[in-house]
Amino acid sequence: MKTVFMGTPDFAAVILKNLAESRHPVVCAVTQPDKAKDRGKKIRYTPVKEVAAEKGIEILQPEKVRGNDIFIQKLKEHAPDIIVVAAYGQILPAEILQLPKYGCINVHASLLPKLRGAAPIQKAIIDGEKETGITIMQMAEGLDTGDMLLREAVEINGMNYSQLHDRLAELGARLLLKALDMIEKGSIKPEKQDDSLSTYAHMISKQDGKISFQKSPEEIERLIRGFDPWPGAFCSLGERVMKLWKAQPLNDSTAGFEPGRVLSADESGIKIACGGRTLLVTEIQMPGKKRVSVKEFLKGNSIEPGTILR
RNA sequence: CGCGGGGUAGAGCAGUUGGUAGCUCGUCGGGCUCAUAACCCGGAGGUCGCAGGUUCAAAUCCUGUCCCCGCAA
Repeated sequence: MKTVFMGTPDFAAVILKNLAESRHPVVCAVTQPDKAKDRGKKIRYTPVKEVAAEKGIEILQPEKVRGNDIFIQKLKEHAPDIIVVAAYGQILPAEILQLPKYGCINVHASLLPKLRGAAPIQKAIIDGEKETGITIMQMAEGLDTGDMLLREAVEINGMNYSQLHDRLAELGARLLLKALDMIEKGSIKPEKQDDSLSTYAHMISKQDGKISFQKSPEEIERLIRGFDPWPGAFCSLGERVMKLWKAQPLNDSTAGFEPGRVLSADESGIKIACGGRTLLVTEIQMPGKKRVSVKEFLKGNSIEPGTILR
């Protein structure tokens, strides 16, 4: 089937790469406009643009797709059988959803109707879900509300965001190709979402990584894991920001200690009083520095017991 | 030219009124000990990111360059 792909970040790039290497031709890749990013404000291509360029696929980067007649005209000229969308970053108007013969299908990184929205992977970890997965759906006008075409679950176990992301991207690519084949053969069976079970994973901002030590050590550990490597879970050590990268909840009671109090700091890690129990932090990062184990950090620095982290 | 921190022994750090480098851990050898990741003694290990410059003398001052990282987006 002749496809047009729409997507932006790494997750989408993995899908595009696999799609481009399949028997379904990708005639055009649509991605968000390049932005000045990172140190030095250098202009960065989106991951999807990089893959598209590598594969020699035409690239379109409309500022806005809604009401963009020139863009929609171009889409029509490409006359795709279907449009494949993965983490594109813009809501598509009905005009586009209905443009191809088979409409638009989306690769979403959750088991819908749970975790609709922008950050389903992180949220699945943070919420402490046992499993999450991929849903291929027929796109409708609402946010991730369309009929489900294929679903497959993945156990989260102790994965961090980065690991789960890669795992889901790979699975997403596989399911997408399967879905395309099935759609072509007419063997797919759309299934409605039960809206009453839906939950949302809103877009994440840096500030969401701020640790609140009132929470249980389990919750904090999940925050650390769900935000690794971006945006990172952090707290304040004196005037400086300290990011926490690895931790494990302990059962030690912390009754009588205020949340955030450092109980001890040695090569086994930093024990911090949290909501009711203790969190053992074993890998951290200070501003301008690399991630290091607490053991390494303490060779040239010190954290006194009694210190309060905020 | 968005703001800023940093590149010094295997690791993490200290070391700017310039005078051939120090701490903690690790490592190697020896000792103590029932034993030890503990303790004691001793040793190895660094062209101080790279290239120039200033100087009698530079990790330390100046210029250029490469790399890493935090913020902001």
